[in-house]
Amino acid sequence: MALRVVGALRDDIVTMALKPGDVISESDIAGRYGVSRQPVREAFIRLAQQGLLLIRPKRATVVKKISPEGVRQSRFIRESIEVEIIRRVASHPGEAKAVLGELIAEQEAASNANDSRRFHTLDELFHRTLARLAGVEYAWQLIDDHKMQLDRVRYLTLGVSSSQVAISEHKAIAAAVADGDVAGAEAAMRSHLARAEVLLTQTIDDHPDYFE
Amino acid sequence: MALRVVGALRDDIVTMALKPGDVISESDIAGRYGVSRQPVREAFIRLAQQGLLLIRPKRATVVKKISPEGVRQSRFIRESIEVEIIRRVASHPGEAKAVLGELIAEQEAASNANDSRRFHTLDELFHRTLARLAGVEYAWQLIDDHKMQLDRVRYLTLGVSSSQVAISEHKAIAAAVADGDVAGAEAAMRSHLARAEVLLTQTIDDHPDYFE
DNA sequence: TCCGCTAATCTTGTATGGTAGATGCATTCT
DNA sequence: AGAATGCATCTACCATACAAGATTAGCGGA
Repeated sequence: MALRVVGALRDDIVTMALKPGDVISESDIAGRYGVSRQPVREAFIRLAQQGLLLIRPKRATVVKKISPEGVRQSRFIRESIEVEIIRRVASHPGEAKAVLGELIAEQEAASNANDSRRFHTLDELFHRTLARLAGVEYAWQLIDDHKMQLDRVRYLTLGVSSSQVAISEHKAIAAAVADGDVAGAEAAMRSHLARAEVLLTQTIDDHPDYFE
Repeated sequence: MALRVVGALRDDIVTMALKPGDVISESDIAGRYGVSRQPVREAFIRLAQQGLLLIRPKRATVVKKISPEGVRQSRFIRESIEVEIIRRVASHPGEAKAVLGELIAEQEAASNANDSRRFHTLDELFHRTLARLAGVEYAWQLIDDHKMQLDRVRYLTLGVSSSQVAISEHKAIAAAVADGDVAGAEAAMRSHLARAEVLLTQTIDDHPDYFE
């Protein structure tokens, strides 16, 4: 039961159904889901450790506001790891060319069909596949945890998804990998990830009350 | 109270007072610390999320065995981030030379005094300082979480600490940073971190029952 | 002797009652 | 009227009791 509450709350937070700054008491959520306070409390602890909630003892529990500095450093972590991944893959391409090419084709299909949700899934799969090809799929789970912060930002900018740009960048990455061009692949990956920077500053301007 | 239990248990696990595979029920720990089961339970949840415990519902809670694959990928994560850090620092040395030099001097003092515990602290401080100089101190917290797995291995190999080797490697890193030699600093950092690899394989041979 | 079933006894999970602390409002005193 | 103080009412925290599943020991039968 506790795990169900965790999942439900995490979804609500990432999709902005629960907005940064909202206060959610144990009793409140417990009543809403028809369970006791105990499972809710444990769910709060898990989510607090993931950086989504802020438990203020004897005071209240609030949905953590997005920390621009935290997002910046999450990007740093992600870029560090993904750069290292792309180096490894480019050094030993192996089956990379075929696998990546197929994924990009699916992305183009989703983009042409204007299915932004599926494109988002495929985009994530593209990066996770690179991790798998590098033999460090577990490391992606780490990125995934920290990506939740970025996902909250991304959700605020839905619709402006310039999927065409992303696809062309994916192509550049895949091409460099196929050629075994390590430096080129690294550069392509860096510029691909750098695009999120402008999204952040723009989002802060649009929703200043969601940030601290 | 719960936080105190978390700290105590984490120390016991990292220092191998609680060995991988040991079963520790909530009631057991609760009685040992003179508290109720509830705070202990919450401590278990936190430690399980950090990968130190494995909660098997309705069965038992055990100290997680060390996963060689997990250690390997933790090393990958650490190397990825620390390489990126050292690049940034080497690109903009600033006050790095003075600060690092002072730290290394303290390390030599600790090494000459055979104070391995203090050396360990200074070694960790060296790397955290690099993160601070790169402006990503928060990222170090992430490494710190994953470093617990490595620390368990390290604790098994205490005494063999070749602190002299570590110091010379630190010097090589600091020298490259002071010269603004980005590639050299990266190479020095990689070889410094690579030393842990042999420790792992050796430790697995010495204590096979601690690993999965 | 060996196999199988049952029941006692572990474990974690959940529900509920009570406690201490923090906040905000209302009342009271200056 | 303004400010300070006391109180009602929130909150998360802890302790206890109960529930449900899993393991194991012991007993009985073949």
